[in-house]
Amino acid sequence: MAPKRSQTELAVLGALSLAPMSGYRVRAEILSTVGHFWAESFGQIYPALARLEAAALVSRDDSGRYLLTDRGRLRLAELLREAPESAPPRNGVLLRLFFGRKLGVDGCLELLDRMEHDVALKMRTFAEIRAELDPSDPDERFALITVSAGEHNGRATLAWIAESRIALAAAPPASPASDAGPESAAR
Amino acid sequence: MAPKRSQTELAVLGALSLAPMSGYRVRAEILSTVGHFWAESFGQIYPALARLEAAALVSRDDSGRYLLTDRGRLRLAELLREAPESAPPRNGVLLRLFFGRKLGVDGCLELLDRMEHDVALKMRTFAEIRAELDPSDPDERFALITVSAGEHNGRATLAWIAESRIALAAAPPASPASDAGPESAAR
DNA sequence: CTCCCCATGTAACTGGTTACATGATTCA
DNA sequence: TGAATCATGTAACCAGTTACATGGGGAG
Repeated sequence: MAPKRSQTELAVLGALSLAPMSGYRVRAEILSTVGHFWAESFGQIYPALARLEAAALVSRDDSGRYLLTDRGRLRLAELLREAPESAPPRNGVLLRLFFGRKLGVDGCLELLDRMEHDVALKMRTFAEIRAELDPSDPDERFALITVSAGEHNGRATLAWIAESRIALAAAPPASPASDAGPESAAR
Repeated sequence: MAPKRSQTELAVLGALSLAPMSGYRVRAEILSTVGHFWAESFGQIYPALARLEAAALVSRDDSGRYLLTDRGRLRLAELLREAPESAPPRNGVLLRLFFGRKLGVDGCLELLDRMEHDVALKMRTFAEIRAELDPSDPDERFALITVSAGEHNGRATLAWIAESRIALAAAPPASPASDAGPESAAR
């Protein structure tokens, strides 16, 4: 029912609710604040701004920056109350691990190594963001909650990786990757 | 470089590596095994099968079921070794929480309630799946690892929800949703 | 003067979902 | 014999990324 489009508009209206800014800045703002869990590209943002302006949800000040109108603020509140739709999941790492028999234990371990590295990086940026946020500022309290989501998730992923390494090491009673196909000899 | 298309083909080839089956069954198989972290629709699967057959990666047996050719098995091993690309994140709940100031604490709490409910459901299905898997079967070991990923994630999410409820309850020194807009009086 | 960042936009392409059309088989 | 499930496909639509084209403004 609710078109996905409204999700992009939600992000744009939300960004503009923080301050008036150019389309370029909207994208930068989205990247630097909700970027960890929400992505938008120029190809989405500019058309969205055009639609929003046509619908009088945003307008432009004398220096060209976009800002919310009263209708825009209403619309933002409305969109925030709509049920969040989550994108259909597509986790390439899990997909590969599921077929780990064909990939081989070594391949699985490599996947976990890469993932651990990526998560560790993310955790560091979370720590930086957290350090810059002021927990007593009522606005930033909400930002802190989203950072915390990332941290919980990251810690869980790291724990799962450690556990999975052990499970994989215990695995190879069967001949490893015995049906990986004819190329297994060439490897 | 690697077109996303290959990700769908990976899923289809992977399903067929378990057993020969019809396109309809491929979809059912994907749903019931990797469905928690990977989605495919008919509109993707049938064209993919047609392409794969044209490329001689799959063929059909006398009863019409698709099965992997040797080339198909090779291609599967190749795709499994390719770097997994993860879809750009789009978490509607976190997006809304980030703008929680405009949504109001009550709205945030509702989001958390719904999410908790959803996660609890998922955790139950994970438990069921785990109960049906045999940890000594080398094939199902890999399935177990993916289930475990879901469980770790779910537990982390539940912990984060509990923590966030407390953070939200401690929040309202400022007048709640003071700039939610003109409708705040009507609410 | 040149390079880099700010800024706005568009076109082409890909990926993906949804809904529809169609018919066979199974089973109560 | 009717309902449910299995099965195959297609058309329309939507969403989203990427790459390109274009130009202003400031810093070195």
